[in-house]
Amino acid sequence: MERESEGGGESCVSHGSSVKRREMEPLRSNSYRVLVRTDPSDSSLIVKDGYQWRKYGQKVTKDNPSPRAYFRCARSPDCPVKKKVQRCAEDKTMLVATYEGEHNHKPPGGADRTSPPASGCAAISLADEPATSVPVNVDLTLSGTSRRERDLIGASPR
DNA sequence: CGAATTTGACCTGCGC
DNA sequence: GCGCAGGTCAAATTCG
Repeated sequence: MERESEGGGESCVSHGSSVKRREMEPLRSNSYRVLVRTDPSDSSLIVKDGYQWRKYGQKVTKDNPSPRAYFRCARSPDCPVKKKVQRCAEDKTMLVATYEGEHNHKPPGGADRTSPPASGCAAISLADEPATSVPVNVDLTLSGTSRRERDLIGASPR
């Protein structure tokens, strides 16, 4: 891969710098992070992982100047899965999706995956390992589906 | 008309 | 005990 696979990727997941707040989450057993490679022109925080997510919040953290988006499973209200999507501070072309919990249902797309992202995902990363591991770059091709996406990508700002 | 997304405000937890 | 940051909820707005 390119350089993002190592240096960039590492910096993306763990900022072992001056930040001493909650920059390092313990990551529960059900939590895992996924790096999604997107297009630089794609400014949306939508990660197509085969599931349907509903955005319920967005916040800007000190770690990353980019806003972090919070998603919940929109398919089942009983699904305890939560997803946090944040753009990489080093490489704005990559999105770091943090999944917490596992789905109580199968992906609507028909995929067979139960926890890791489906829809032709290349790989996942960091299940419960130290942040020193090199994450895998997932090459998810974002298919413009959300209404906001069109807006964000660069259509008519209404 | 219904569903989804966006933005702001509020609440909780942790660190100093 | 106070302050800061992160996370969540609710109301409003817009698009299909």
